[in-house]
Amino acid sequence: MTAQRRVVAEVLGGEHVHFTADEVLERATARLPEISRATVYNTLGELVSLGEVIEVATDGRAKRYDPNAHHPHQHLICSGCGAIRDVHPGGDPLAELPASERFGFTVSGVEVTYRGLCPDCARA
Amino acid sequence: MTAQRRVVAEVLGGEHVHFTADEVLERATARLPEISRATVYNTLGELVSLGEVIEVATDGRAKRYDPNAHHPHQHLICSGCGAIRDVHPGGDPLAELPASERFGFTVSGVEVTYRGLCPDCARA
DNA sequence: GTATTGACTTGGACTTCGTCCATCGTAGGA
DNA sequence: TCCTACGATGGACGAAGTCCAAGTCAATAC
Repeated sequence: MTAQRRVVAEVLGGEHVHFTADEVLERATARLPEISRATVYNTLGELVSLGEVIEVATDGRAKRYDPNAHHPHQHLICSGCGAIRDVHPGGDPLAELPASERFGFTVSGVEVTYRGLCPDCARA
Repeated sequence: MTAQRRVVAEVLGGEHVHFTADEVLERATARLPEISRATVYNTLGELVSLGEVIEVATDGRAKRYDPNAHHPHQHLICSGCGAIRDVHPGGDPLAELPASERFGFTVSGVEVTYRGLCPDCARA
């Protein structure tokens, strides 16, 4: 655990943040000015493979990193401004995929992404 | 309808292809050697906004284009090789999101992406 | 105490994917 | 025939992310 890794982990400390790698870098730089971009990417990658952080792909734009990895949830993304909210739909989407629709795949997970407009963007 | 657009539409003619923009360009070039990358992107963008083709974001890599836009379906993606299959789960994921979890958003759609390993990658 | 080792970090080059823009060509109308 | 406008072209550009050689640092070995 180096200072750099601690800073990256701290930046992702909140439960409800969804930062891009650049935003993480920006905030990490504020605390540790000499941290490099490669280190931020390396550390984020490790946190993801440790299962501490979830990568959220938001359609062409930069990936976002979600530290709320221990509570299963899905995402609701605003098509206007890109804002993300964690949501908790009912039902188990994995159970909805019958074996006949699995084509021999070993299915390990499922992501559900709701899209729409947030109240601010809907008004505009 | 120009020759270039016809070629792009033809390349996406099959019901079960999921090409990247580069693969579309490659196949279009085979039929019309002087077609340019910008034209392929323009045409794909128009097909998407016409609702004839769906954009599939596959996790950091290049977007894929799915001509099977008129039959609602979801995707099963191999984490190993990136292969995509169309799948048809039961249930309606939109209905699973109660109003209390919508945070005032105008929810317009939902994507469900199953992830796993295809038989070939699982064997390796 | 010094040398060695290995893990981590750095910064810059590089790649990939995609967009933008000035210019060119061509088909159809005046 | 000439004009006009739309679409195509290709090259420059930009964002996001990866790679790599070199540097730093701490722990272990001698």
